[in-house]
Amino acid sequence: MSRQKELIYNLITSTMSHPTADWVYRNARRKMPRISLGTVYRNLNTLVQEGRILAIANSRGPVRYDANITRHSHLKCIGCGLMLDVPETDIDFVPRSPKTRQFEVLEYRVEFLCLCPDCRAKNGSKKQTFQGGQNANPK
Amino acid sequence: MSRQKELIYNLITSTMSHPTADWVYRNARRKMPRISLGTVYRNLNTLVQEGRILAIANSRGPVRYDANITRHSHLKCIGCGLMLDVPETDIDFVPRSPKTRQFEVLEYRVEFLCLCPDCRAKNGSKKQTFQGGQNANPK
DNA sequence: GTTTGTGCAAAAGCTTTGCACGTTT
DNA sequence: AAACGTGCAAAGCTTTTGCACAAAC
Repeated sequence: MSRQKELIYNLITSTMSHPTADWVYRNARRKMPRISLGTVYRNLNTLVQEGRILAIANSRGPVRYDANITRHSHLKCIGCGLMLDVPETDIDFVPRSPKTRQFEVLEYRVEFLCLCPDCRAKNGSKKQTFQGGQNANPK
Repeated sequence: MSRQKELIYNLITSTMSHPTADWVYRNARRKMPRISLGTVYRNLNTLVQEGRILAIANSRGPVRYDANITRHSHLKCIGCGLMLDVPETDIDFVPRSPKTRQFEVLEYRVEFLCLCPDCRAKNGSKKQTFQGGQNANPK
């Protein structure tokens, strides 16, 4: 594990904000000013392959990373993109379907689409498509 | 609804393969050779905003679209990317989580990560990261 | 004739990669 | 010196956008 990789891994474990590669890059440069974006991406990919972090896709914007590799689900605000972890133990059900029995299901993840208190206050009942926002691009 | 938009919408409803923008473009050109990729993207985005189709993100590769806008979940093969719909009525559970109660949960979607029969045969028990594959890029 | 959408091409955003060099063993 | 990872820059892929023109109302 190179110094760069260790720094990248530590940065991801230090936050619960599901950061982007760019966030990791910007924060890594504070401690290691000459680190390159390519190195960040390369190490993020190997960390994912090694199963040490998770990659989370969004239909809009960059991939986010998550150091929480315990089985868990996500609560996602469709207003601002805020994403919270929901531990498997906090979900009191096991989803199962006839179809899943024909396959070898390894794992399930639930995505709870919601409005966080802030967005509920701002937008009232107005439903809107997720377009990114403050928490969507952590500084 | 322009002729282009109607064609694009019809193409998406015609398949269960959760196609990409590029697939829609290639198939649209068969009927309308001068349609542009920009038009395809513009119309896909407006169809999503209108709630007539869904956009599905993947951590690798382009966004896929889904004309099934009933509440449903997905069964996703981590070997080849094959994605099947699982209707809400096929899932037997009652979701309830302490954390979700603080928020206004509008909807939930379950992602079942699995190995399809083909990939199970090919790869045996060898776990692998999703890297795309045949069904990942519908022709 | 005004509004709206299109085709085209350029640009933007995100990610990967080739290469020469530096590190580690 | 062999194996590996890095910084840099270029390239790649996906998506968006500015603009002049066409279509629809």
